[in-house]
Parts: sequence; C-alpha cells; structure tokens
Amino acid sequence: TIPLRLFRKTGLKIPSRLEVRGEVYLAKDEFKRINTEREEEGLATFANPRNAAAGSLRQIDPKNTASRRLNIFIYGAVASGELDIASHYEMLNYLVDAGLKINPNIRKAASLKEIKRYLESWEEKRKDLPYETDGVVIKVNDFGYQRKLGQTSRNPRWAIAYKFPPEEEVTRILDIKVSVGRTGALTPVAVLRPVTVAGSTISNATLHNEDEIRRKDVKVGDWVAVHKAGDVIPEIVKVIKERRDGSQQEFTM
DNA sequence: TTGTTTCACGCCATATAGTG
DNA sequence: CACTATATGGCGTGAAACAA
Repeated sequence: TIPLRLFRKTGLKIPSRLEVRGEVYLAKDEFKRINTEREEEGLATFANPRNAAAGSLRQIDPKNTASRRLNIFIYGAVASGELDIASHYEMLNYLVDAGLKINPNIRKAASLKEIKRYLESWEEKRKDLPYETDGVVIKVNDFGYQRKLGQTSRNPRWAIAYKFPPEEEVTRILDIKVSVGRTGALTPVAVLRPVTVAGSTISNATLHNEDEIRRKDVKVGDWVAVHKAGDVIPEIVKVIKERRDGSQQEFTM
C-alpha cells in the first residue's frame, strides 16, 4: 500500500528529499485469511497479527512479503527544508495529498480534557477497528514547540503514548529459577503454568531481582495476574493473596 | 539432505553506573 | 534531579548455523 509513485497530484510542492516513517500492520481479516490458507496447506498457523507482520517483513523474497498484504500508516516525515509546513497535522495532510496512507482517526485537541474524552471514546470502539491496537499517541502539533521541547536519547518530549489496559490472565507460579546472564548477573525468573495472553503463550516472566520479589511479595505456588507490557513483555502484575492456601514457599536467592 | 538449535530483531520494564 | 548508556529479561518469527 506504499505507492510506487508519489505526487501524482499537480500543484503540490515536491521536496528534493522526503523521508517518511510509519507503522506496518496486518489487518485482522488478512491475518485470518493467511491462517486459513496456511491450515489448508498444512503449515503452522501464526500466533498473532503482530508477530506475523514482523515475520512477513523479514522474508528474503519480497514476493512472500507481498502475499501477506501488509498495510501501513505513515505517522511522520522528515523533508528537506523547502516545504513550509509548520505543524504535524499539516504534514500528515500533505502526505495524504502526496499519495500516502495515514490513520483516518487523527484529531486535533485543544485541551487535556478533550484528549481525555477522545481516549475514553476508543475504549470500546477500538474493538471494531479492522486492526488490533494497543493505544493512542498524543503529540504536540506545532513544529516550533516540538523543536523547543526537543528529545531525550530515546524519546521526544513532545509525544507520548496512551495505552489501553492490556489483557490480563491468571496463572500459577510453579517455580522460581535463577538465570545466569552473559556477564554473570543472576536474575530470578518465575516459571509459570503456561497461559495464553493476547495471542502469546506466557510461560516465564522475569522477577528482576530479590528486591522486586519482596516488593511484589511473590512466593512459589502463588496465583498471579500476568499481562504483556507494551503488548510484548510478560510481566507479573500482582499476587492474588486470597488464593493462598499455606502451601506457598518463600524464595531466597 | 534433513532436522534442530541458535541468533537477531522489535517491543518495553527495570536496574545500575555515571554525567552535568 | 534528569538524564545517558548499558544490561537483562521473554515471545514469535525467519534465517542462519550447526548436527546428524
């Protein structure tokens, strides 16, 4: 869905150089289609759209990638100076005119209150979207303010992600093992009764260190709530203490 | 040649050490 | 205090490396 030729519209200013950035996704119905096909062909089915999309991009033969029918939303661009665009919103509209796809649900908000209302409006609606989403990005619109705010080493100070509450499941800690890292660091890892959360089988989760175990009051044999932080990293959210029956064992490194 | 294992990658949380 | 830089952890995936 990235056109081979941009700027078919006449009268549009064309920069000498344009770099666009976006997020590739695999729509829910395409994910289903691929898995149905793979089933018919006796191939293993994919676990979730996110990882299927990632795998599709890693194909050596672009024909394979194309057959997966990935899609993309462009969310930003860097153009050589001559463009005369002063805000993010303007830029996105320009990119649409240039022939690129952007997310149709962008909105300008004038206050935090408005932002909050918008976020709440998607809590339920997001299930009706043709793709899976885990949140909304809130950005400062004016490029001048963006420049003033600047960025840290990894994150801009003018944008932040709001994440919807992630899917949560309950399982049991079967054991706590200590893993030895490359540098010799010892890290306790919870071995869980495998549980499916948002399309992944979670069977391990790091407990980081002894302090963290004490903070969360985790014991071997505990029932715990788990989720995938950032939709990816398995994390023990909390211990369900009401379900303790005395068989739980304190862990020491 | 075939099957298995390892690796890199993207994603984020948490921690430590160090800088200014 | 606000960072930067780095390390570590887990999952799913395809490719590469390895073993049989």
